[in-house]
Amino acid sequence: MEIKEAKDKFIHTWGTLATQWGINRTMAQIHALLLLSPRSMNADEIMADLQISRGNVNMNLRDLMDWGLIYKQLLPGERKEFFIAEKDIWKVAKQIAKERRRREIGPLIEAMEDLKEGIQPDTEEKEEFLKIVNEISKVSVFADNTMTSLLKSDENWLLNNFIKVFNK
Amino acid sequence: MEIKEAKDKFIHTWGTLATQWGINRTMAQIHALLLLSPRSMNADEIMADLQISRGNVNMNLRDLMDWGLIYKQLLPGERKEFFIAEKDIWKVAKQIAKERRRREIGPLIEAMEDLKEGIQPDTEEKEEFLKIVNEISKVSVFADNTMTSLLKSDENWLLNNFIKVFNK
DNA sequence: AAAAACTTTCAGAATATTTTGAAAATTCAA
DNA sequence: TTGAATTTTCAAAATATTCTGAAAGTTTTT
Repeated sequence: MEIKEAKDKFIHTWGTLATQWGINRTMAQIHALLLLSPRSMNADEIMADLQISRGNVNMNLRDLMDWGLIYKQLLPGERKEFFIAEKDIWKVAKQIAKERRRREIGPLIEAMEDLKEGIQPDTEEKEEFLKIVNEISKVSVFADNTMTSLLKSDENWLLNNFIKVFNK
Repeated sequence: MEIKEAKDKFIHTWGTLATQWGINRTMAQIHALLLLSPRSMNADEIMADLQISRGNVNMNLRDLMDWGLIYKQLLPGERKEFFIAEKDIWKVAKQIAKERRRREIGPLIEAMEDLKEGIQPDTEEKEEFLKIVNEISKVSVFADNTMTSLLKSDENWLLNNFIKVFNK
């Protein structure tokens, strides 16, 4: 396999896998392209490389910045904006985990709190309902805390090893 | 808020949140309906309750069984198949985490292994490429192991507390 | 201040996903 | 067996998401 081929495969694979986890294909492909690029790239270069429209590039570059996965870079003597990816894969993984925690767990916790507040446990049916809502609430707070803890500890080899030993 | 209203809100919310994490709306709504139902339900009842077609119900019931979130129940004297949800929310969360690990992390690890095998580090460019692929490989194996460990330990209060203390 | 260079927006087009519903397949009772 | 009850399939329709490209907006240079 030649390097060009491998890079293409990487970009393509990253794009396909991303759809599995709720991220859009193009956003992932731009991310992959920038991850592999030794230097920052501008919108025109990305358009040419991935054969996609200017609007599409622009929108997804902004999303990638929102996710904290790429940075804007202003080069001296250049009018165009250049973009460079965070190359530290641990940081990338942490950013993704952080963002997904925020998007996926946060709203769940809020929604369960809302439901709890609206109902009094004055019939058996209501008690049953509240029991389920409370359980979901507990589990999601647990998941949220676990995520937060894992994210706080840097690279976290010690904890990783602890977990392995713990579950022998 | 009345109980009927609260249940509807629960089902609606569950459906909306699900799309955020790559699960389809109807599948989540059927799951929510069964979670709240004190008894098992058949396809016709689900169709009537959620106002959706038979084909849609059938397909999503099968998906929910694949996810291990509901069970088929054959009632004596009934031709129809009835379905009941796993009510233990910890088990539900574990099932979801397990399935997502399998779908989201597994393919990533495989893809990186494939890429590694195809390239020899005989130029600087190739070395750079392999470095990134290797890093992603390491991070995804780490994520996979962490998930597995968390899933193995039942309810895992001890570990949960440990993490909290660890990160003081 | 005008024009050139570049970025952003967004309505409509293209694509992808989900849903329907009727036909085919399966199961079961008689 | 037969046929009625039920489940499954899948092509076409409906819906949702993503993408395009030209127009509008912004920034910088002259």
